[in-house]
Amino acid sequence: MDPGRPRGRQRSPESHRAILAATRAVLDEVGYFRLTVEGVAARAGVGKTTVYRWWPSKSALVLEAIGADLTKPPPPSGDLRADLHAVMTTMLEDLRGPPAATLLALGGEMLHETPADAGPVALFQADRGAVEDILEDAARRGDLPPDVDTDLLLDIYTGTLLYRLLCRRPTEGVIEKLVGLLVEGEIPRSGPETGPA
Amino acid sequence: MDPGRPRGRQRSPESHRAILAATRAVLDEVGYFRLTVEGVAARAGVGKTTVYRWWPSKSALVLEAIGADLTKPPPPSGDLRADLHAVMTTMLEDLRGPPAATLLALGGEMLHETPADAGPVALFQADRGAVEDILEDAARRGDLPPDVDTDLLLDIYTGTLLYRLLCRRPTEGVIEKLVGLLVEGEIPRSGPETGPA
Amino acid sequence: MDPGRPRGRQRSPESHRAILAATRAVLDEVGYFRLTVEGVAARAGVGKTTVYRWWPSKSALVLEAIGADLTKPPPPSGDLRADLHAVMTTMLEDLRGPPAATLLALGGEMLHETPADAGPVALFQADRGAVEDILEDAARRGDLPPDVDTDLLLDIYTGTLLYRLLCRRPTEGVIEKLVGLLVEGEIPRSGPETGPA
Amino acid sequence: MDPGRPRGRQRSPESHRAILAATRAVLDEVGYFRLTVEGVAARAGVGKTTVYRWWPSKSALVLEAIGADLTKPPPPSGDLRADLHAVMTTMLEDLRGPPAATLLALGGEMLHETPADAGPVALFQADRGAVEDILEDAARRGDLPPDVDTDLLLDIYTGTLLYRLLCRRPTEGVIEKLVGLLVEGEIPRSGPETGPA
DNA sequence: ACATAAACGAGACGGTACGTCTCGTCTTTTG
DNA sequence: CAAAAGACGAGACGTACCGTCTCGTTTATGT
Repeated sequence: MDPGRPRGRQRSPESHRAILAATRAVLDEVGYFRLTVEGVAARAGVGKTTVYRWWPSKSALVLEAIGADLTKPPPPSGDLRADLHAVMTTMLEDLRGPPAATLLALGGEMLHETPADAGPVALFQADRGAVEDILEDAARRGDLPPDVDTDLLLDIYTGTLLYRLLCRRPTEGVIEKLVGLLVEGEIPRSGPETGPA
Repeated sequence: MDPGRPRGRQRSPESHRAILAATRAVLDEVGYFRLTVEGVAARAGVGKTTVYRWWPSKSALVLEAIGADLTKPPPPSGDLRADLHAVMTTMLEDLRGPPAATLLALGGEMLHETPADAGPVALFQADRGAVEDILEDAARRGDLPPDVDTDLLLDIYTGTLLYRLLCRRPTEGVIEKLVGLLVEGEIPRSGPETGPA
Repeated sequence: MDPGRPRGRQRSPESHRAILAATRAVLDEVGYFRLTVEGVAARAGVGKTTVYRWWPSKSALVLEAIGADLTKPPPPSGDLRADLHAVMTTMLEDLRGPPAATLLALGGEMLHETPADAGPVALFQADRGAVEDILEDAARRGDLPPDVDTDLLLDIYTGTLLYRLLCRRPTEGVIEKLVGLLVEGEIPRSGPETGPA
Repeated sequence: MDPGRPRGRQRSPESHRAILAATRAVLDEVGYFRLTVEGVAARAGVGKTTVYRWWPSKSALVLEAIGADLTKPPPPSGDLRADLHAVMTTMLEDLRGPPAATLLALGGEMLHETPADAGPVALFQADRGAVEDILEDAARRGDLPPDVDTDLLLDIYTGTLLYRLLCRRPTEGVIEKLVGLLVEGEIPRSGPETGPA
C-alpha cells in the first residue's frame, strides 16, 4: 500500500529539531570550542551516528544551528536613515551575546580549512542583498552619491559593529553615529547622541 | 650583590625563541585549529613540558607568537591623512594572510573562555594609543572636530579592514576611501581611487 | 527475547585477544616494569582507549594475560606422592622464566595498592582447591595425619619453589625432597635424589 | 700532606641520612611503586642532584634504605629448635608490614633488569651464613642427618614465611610447625600449637 | 687570607608514558 | 532498513617523573 513512500523508517524531524536545539543550548553553555558532537547527541537523546548522518562536521552543524537563530529579517521601508538604523539594530540584537563569539570562531576555523568558503561570512550578512537594494534606491533618489560604493558601506557598518561586539565595547549611540557618517558624512563626535540640531 | 636573581638554572632563551618560531611556522602551515602543542614542541626540538612551563595554553602561546610578529609600529608624522594612511597600511600588511584568521579564531576562543580578556583585542591594535594621539592632535589643530569620537573612528577603520580581510574581499582603494570618509566626511564612491582632485 | 543483551556494537573478541597476546609478547621482551600500555596497544594494532576500556590498570591487564598462560591444570590421580609430584612439576614449569619475576612484581605492586587483593596470589596457585582435595583424600585414607594442616603444606611447597625460582637457585631434586618431607617427614639430604630404595 | 683526601667540600652526612629517612617515610606512606625520587628529595629538603649523585637508581636507594632497617641480627645460641625459632621470629618481625611488599617489588624489578643480581635476595636472608652454621653444628651433634641439605632447609622456611606474608595469611603457630617439620619431620597439623607431648 | 674545587639547593631542560577526552567510523540490535 | 547505542582506531590533551644539565652558594682544603 502506498508504493511511492520509501520503505523503512523515515528521517525523523523530531531528531533533527532536537539536535539543532541541543546545539544551541550547548553553544550557550560552553561555547563553540568546548562543544562536542557527543555532547550534542547525548543532550538531544540521539545517537552520534544520527548527527553525522546529516551534518558532515561540527562547524556545519553549528552553522545551521545559529543560522536558524539569526533569521530575523529586517523590515523593508523607504527612509534611508531609518532603514539603515533598523538594519543595524537587528544585527546588533542578533549578534549580541554568544553568537558573536561563535561566529568569530567559526569564521577563523573555516578561513583556515576552506579558503573560499563563504559560509560563515554569509551569516554576518544574511540580508546583504536587501541592504544593497536599500542603498541603491537611495542613490537613485539622490540621498547618496550615484556611484556610491555600496559594498564598502556595508562592510563599514558590519565590520564596525562586529568589532565593537568582539571587543566588548559599548554600542550605545554607535548606530546613530554610523548612520550620520555614512549618509551625511558627519564625523562622529563624543557623547551618546549626535542627532541633528 | 643582586639578591633578586634566582639561584637555579635559568630559563633558556634559545628554547623560548625556538618555540615561538615553531609556533609561527605551524600556524602558517596548518592554521590555528590544527596547531597542536605537541607539534610545536617537536618542531622546536623541545619537550612538551617546556612549552607548558611558560605558556598556560595554546591560545596564550599563539597570542605571544603572533604578537611578536605584529610589532611593526607605524612611523610618527604630522599630516593627518598621511598618518592614518600609514597606520592602516601597516595594519593591512600585518594582518594579510594567516594572522587574520588566527586572530579571529583566537578572539572567538578567548571571548568564550575569559569574558573580559583584552588580549586578542589588543593585538588588532597594538598601537591604539599612538593612533589616538594622532587623532587628538588633529582635533587640536582643527583638522577634526574638537569633540571627535576617537574611539569610534579607530573601531571603524579597524573593524572594516579586519572584516574585509576576513571575508577575503579586495582591499585596494579601501584605505583611501576610509581616510576620506573619516577625515572629510566623503561618502565612499566606486572606483579604485577617490583622492581629492 | 533476550533483553539482557546490550544494544550497540559488541566487544570485539579479536581486539581482546590481540591485546592479551601483545601483552604477553611485550612482557617476554622487556619485562613487567618496562611494559607500557601504549606499547601494548600499538603492538596489538589497537587504540589505547580500547585497552583502558576493558582493563583498569596495567597490573590488571598483565594479571589476565599471564593468568591465561598459567591454566595448565595438573591431572587428577590417586597416589599421594605421585600427585604432589605432578602438582609441583606443573607449577615449576609454569613459573620458570619471565612469569615468576612478573608475578613477583605484580604481587609487590598489588600488595601496596589493594591490601586485601587476592588476585596475584591466586595465580601462584590456580588449583589450590584441587590440591587441598588431594591432601584431604590422603588424610582420609591415612596417608597423612587426619588433622593435617593442608593450608600450611600448600604454602610450604609453593613458597619454597617460588623462592628458589626467585633466587635463581637450582630446582633439581627439590620436588622429590619436598614430597618426602611433607608426606613422610624425611628431612631433606644433600644429593640430587632422595627417593625410597 | 695527605694527598688521598679530596680537596673540595665534603659529602654531607646530614643530607645522606635525611635522604634515607625520607625514603623510608615515603615507602611507608605510598609504597615502592609510587615512590618517586623527586618526592624523596623534596621530603629530605635536598636537591634531586644530590640523590642521583650517591645512588644510581630508585631501586639502589630503596635497597639501602630498607637494608639499614633490616639489620636486626638474630642472637646466637646452642639449642637447634630454639635457634631456628629465634631466626624465624626475627625474620617475621623484620618483614611484617611494608618491607615485605617492597622487597617483592624490588625482587621482581631486579630480576628483570639484572638477571644475576643477588642484591634483593640477599636482603631476605642477611644472616644466611649464620643459620647455615647453626644447621651444620646441629648435624655434627647428630640433631640433624649428617648430610642434611642445609640450603633447602633455609629456603623452605624462608620461602614459606615470605609467602605467608605476601598472601597475608596468618603466621601464628607457623614457626613452631616449621621447626617441628624441619627438625623432627613432624607433619604439620591443624591447631595453633603442635608442641611436643 | 685566598684561591681552588667539590658538593650543595634549586630548578629548567628534552623526554616518555600516563590516563582522559573527543574525533569520525563501524558494527550490532531494536523498532 | 533507519535509528539508538556504543565499541573502535587514532591521536592530542595536560600532568607527573625521569635522569641530565646548568646555575649561583656554601664549605672545606691546601697553598
